[in-house]
Amino acid sequence: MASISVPKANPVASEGHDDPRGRILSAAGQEFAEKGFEAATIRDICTLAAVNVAAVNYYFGDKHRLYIESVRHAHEERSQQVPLPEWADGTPAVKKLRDFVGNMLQRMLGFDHPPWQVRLMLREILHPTDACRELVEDYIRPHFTVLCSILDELTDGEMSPPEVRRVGLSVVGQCFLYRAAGDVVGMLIPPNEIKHLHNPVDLADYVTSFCLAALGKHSPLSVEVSQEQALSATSGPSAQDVESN
Amino acid sequence: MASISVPKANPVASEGHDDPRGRILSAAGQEFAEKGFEAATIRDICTLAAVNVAAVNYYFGDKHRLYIESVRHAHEERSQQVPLPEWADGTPAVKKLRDFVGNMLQRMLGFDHPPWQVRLMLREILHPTDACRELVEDYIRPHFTVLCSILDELTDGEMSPPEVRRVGLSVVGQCFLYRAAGDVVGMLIPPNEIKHLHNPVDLADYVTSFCLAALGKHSPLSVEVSQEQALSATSGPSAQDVESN
DNA sequence: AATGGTTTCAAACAGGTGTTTCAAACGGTG
DNA sequence: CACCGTTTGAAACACCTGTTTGAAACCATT
Repeated sequence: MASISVPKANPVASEGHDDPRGRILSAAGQEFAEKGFEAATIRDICTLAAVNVAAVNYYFGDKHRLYIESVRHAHEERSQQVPLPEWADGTPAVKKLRDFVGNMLQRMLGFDHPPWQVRLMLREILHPTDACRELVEDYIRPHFTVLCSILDELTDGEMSPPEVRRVGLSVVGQCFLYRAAGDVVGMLIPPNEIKHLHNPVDLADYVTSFCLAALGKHSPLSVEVSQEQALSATSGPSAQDVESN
Repeated sequence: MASISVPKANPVASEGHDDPRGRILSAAGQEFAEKGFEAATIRDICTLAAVNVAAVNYYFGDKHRLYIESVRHAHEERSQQVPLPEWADGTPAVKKLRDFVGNMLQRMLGFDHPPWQVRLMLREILHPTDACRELVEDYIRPHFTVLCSILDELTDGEMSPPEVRRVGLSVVGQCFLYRAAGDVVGMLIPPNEIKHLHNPVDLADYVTSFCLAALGKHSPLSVEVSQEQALSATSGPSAQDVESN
């Protein structure tokens, strides 16, 4: 680092295929996501990015700052890939909740195999480092705030803000388990059951129903058919956007 | 490893303070839990255990097998520390559910600061290695099976086994979030709110109520007071055992 | 073509890693 | 005490890590 002039983060070539800085950032994200900070080596990252080992020092200074930038890059990229839904005024809160849960599951799990950006963020959530504060403030808190406002609207202010937050965490927790402990869930649940009941689309319906039933805004879960009908009548189609990463 | 005769795992001195193998196992568990497999060094582990670096090779062969043994040691220890509750015949399913959730939260979170055994298991859940299969079969699956049988009893067979498992995962997920993403939860929720609403005891009541309400076995969450009264009337006291690690 | 700043590259550096070695110390048994 | 398997100890080994170096290659501008 020291006396070398800071290399420009060329914004126009930032996504181009012959931009070394971007290639390093992407390669580092994948390596860090898969192996963690310590186990991922600069040499592997540079091999994957097809650049010389000295490049990471040239562009980022050292491994730690590369990691920080990787996390930032990951959540910025993921925010673009799966943006929050926008609702017209007067949209029923029930539909908003269903859309939000579907959106969150899509962002966490993806529709095919899980994106490395989320795996990297997950590592930061589990064992926070310097990059965590920014991740929470720029990415997690805004989403959580939206969820809480939906829940507040849903219950017509019957619950205090702390209680709303607690219910919000219940919603997040149900989704989070599949992202964080997905491998173990896959060992606990028969494979065909995973495809039928534990895919992003059906999970979104289920988690929404579970939450609505708990809040008394809905018939209880036990009667499966009527409740799914009741939900789909107010929430519209299940899948909204398509994964593209 | 090779031609050296396998050292005996002395079962009588296994917990004694002058048992090198036990000291290494405990030190390794803490180091692995805190730093992960790669970042934890044999030298640090041996310093913490007050043994020579060669000891780990002598007792365990290599670092990888030490890790495997550490995970096994951790979940065996934690099973003893917080055993599953035993219920007399005729115990209401509602009370069983509340006991189970309280037990799970106690095991996951502890009553003071989180035990390293659970942090180590958490790492294995998140990024499974060879040690994961045994962890799931010997530790996680038995607990999950108990939960599912409680839920089945609770709903009088109204739900199919796959649906019961899905509800079970909802229960686990709500608790799991606090263990896995506790630091981030602490950043999202005001500190005093954490103490009042997000402690193991109150969480057990809340998660149980949330689940019961969703299943229609209970008045919905919105009316806070009546539902807590209804619960405590059937489930007995909140705290059952005391943490001792 | 010559300049000067920017970017790449192979090679080397200092330090830390898991693992091994082999001799010394231990501790019960003849 | 002498014996012998078991356990400990300090030092060394080979390897890999993040980082730095200094010279070459590049490239727009003069």
